[in-house]
Amino acid sequence: MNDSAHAAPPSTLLDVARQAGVSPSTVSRILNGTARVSDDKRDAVLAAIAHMKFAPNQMAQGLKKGRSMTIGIVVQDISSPFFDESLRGVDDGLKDTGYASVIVSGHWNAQEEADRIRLLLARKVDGIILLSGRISDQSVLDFSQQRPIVSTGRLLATKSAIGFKLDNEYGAYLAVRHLVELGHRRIAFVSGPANNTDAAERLTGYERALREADIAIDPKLMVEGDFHEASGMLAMNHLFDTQQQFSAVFAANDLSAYGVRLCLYRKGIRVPDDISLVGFDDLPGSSYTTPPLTTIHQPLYDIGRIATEALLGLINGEAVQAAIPPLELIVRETTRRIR
Amino acid sequence: MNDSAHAAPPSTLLDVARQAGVSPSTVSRILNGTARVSDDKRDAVLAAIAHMKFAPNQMAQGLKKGRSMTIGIVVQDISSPFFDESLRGVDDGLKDTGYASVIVSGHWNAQEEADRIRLLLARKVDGIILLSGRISDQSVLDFSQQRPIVSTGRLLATKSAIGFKLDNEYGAYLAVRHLVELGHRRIAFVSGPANNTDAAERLTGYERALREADIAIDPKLMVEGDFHEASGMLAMNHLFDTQQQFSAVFAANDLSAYGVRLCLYRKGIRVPDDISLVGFDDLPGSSYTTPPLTTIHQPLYDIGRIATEALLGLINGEAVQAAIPPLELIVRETTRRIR
DNA sequence: TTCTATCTTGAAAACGTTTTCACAACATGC
DNA sequence: GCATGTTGTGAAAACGTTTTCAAGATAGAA
Repeated sequence: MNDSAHAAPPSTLLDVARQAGVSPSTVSRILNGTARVSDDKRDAVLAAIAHMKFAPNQMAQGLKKGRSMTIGIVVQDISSPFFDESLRGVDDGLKDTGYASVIVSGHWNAQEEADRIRLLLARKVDGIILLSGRISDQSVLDFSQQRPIVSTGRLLATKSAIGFKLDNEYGAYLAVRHLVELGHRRIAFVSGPANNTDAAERLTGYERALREADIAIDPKLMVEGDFHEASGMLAMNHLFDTQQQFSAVFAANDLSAYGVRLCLYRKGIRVPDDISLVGFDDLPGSSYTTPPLTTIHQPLYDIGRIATEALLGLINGEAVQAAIPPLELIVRETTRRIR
Repeated sequence: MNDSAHAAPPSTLLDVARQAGVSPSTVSRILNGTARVSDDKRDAVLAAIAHMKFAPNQMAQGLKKGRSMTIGIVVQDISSPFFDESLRGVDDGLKDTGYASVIVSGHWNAQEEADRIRLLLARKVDGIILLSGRISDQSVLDFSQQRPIVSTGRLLATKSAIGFKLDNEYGAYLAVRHLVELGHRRIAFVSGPANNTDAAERLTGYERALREADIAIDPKLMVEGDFHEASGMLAMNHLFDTQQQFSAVFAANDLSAYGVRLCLYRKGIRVPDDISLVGFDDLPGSSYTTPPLTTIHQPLYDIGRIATEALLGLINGEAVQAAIPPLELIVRETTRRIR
């Protein structure tokens, strides 16, 4: 047990003022550059600050200024690569702004999500970024009365709330059209959870691409997953158990595509030689799967980054609008022309 | 543009007191359960709180109590599955404690890491969890004078700083011994960055296992990577370019194992039939690679969870010690007896 | 020289809580 | 009847800043 001396109570602005022989006001002014002070006092204060290793207490500052220099981020799953990539965008967007972020998870649950937002609000965050929220638009609007919010997955544009969404329908359409162009006609679909709007939109895109190619939609080829690896595996097993015939599968997200990939491997079915596979998301890992996954690229990093910049704008009372790059098909090595 | 009415300024404890016809002290007492109050006043206050949707300002609370109910987490890469898994443990550990966490990234850089810690300290976090930090033990000790710190990757045990580390050497030893037991004698090693202590320890474990099996250590079989996928690929390519013979490869972490897996796939070399592969970390994705990766399981989630519980203990002045489960070998499908 | 404008500075109030202190009001023991 | 505890409550100080206000000093204009 290293019994280091008891921690010295952190020095306050008042300590600095005393040591430098000036008033607290002067110290504050130097810190904030909010007024001119004579060079000698400035030097004395700076010296005292350095000597005492003074750093202003952000809680006191926040209380007084009404700004916490903290923003809240609501994700749904803190350890999903999907959110992490956006978080990285947020992190970069916050760099050198003096803002820090507190990240909370709604765990895909509207109730919990609302609770978390209230928690952030009580903490006086200066703004909130809501990623893939489940709460209603109206709730977002209500919360935005207190602090600006930028949300993904919905369209919003008020003075204090902006929202943007990706065109999931189009992305799915792109994926399936790619398969169709490769000559596939029996295309299985591992969907996302039915109650998820992104999932529903991707389903619509799948159907549109099929319809456009005059391919009948076969419900037996569509099985519901939950966006996780295991569900992709299960879905595949179900398809085989019920003896479906197909030459390609479109998984509603990359994670479930990983699951179908594994199931195929287990059955000794080659990808893409026997069956083509396309995912959705383009997670960082998807260029290193075996083989690298053809998928729809979501600009996850940009989403985080752009949301952050938009929020900072909102906080500063600017009129902002967020434009994000479109979805695009990334053709890698899990799809090939049907033999 | 939905021009919603201007946000009402959030109500304060004073507002509640006025509306309920009591003093602020009384409201505070009810909120904190710090003294008995008569039922009629309590009811009035509760009603006022509900009516005004009052929530105490945490900055004011924090300033007064000297507790921010926030802890700081320092990771090195906010979007690496390695850290995310531990973050999930932290998140769960914080559940229902009233604590929130602000997560910052040191980006594997000691200088930046120290800056981030200072930032957290200025924010008056109640404690800090340092995951895979690069700063010196002495720095940790210094910072811990201000707030308790629990750190991974180092051994520490003071009143305000505790640290624990995984036995990387042993983990690597386990991995290589597994390969040896399977009959492999030419075992390549894709290491981590030379300046990383974890990486160095894993190297030592690799060497010990070899030595113990009377296998000569061949430097030509060892190539330095950087813990990322691409470096695994590069390392493999280098091995092939220089015509090395080997029947197995041990990658210093799962990410680089993914890279070597891809390189092998590209060359048409089968895993595990032609070459066996083992990783280190057991990332969540590793049970869904093709084929599922044999690897050393790091209790990433538990690390986060245990660190959190330890920190909470430290904050409450308890004498804590953290024990984490040992590393273990997870045999999946990338290793097989040499033919 | 005197008057006014400009600049630097400090005193004090404020942000929204918690907590100490004191004081009524009431019940209890003799 | 008085001394003694208890209990519920409010006034006011405090946490560490920022900011308004006013005043003293200095400089410029007349």
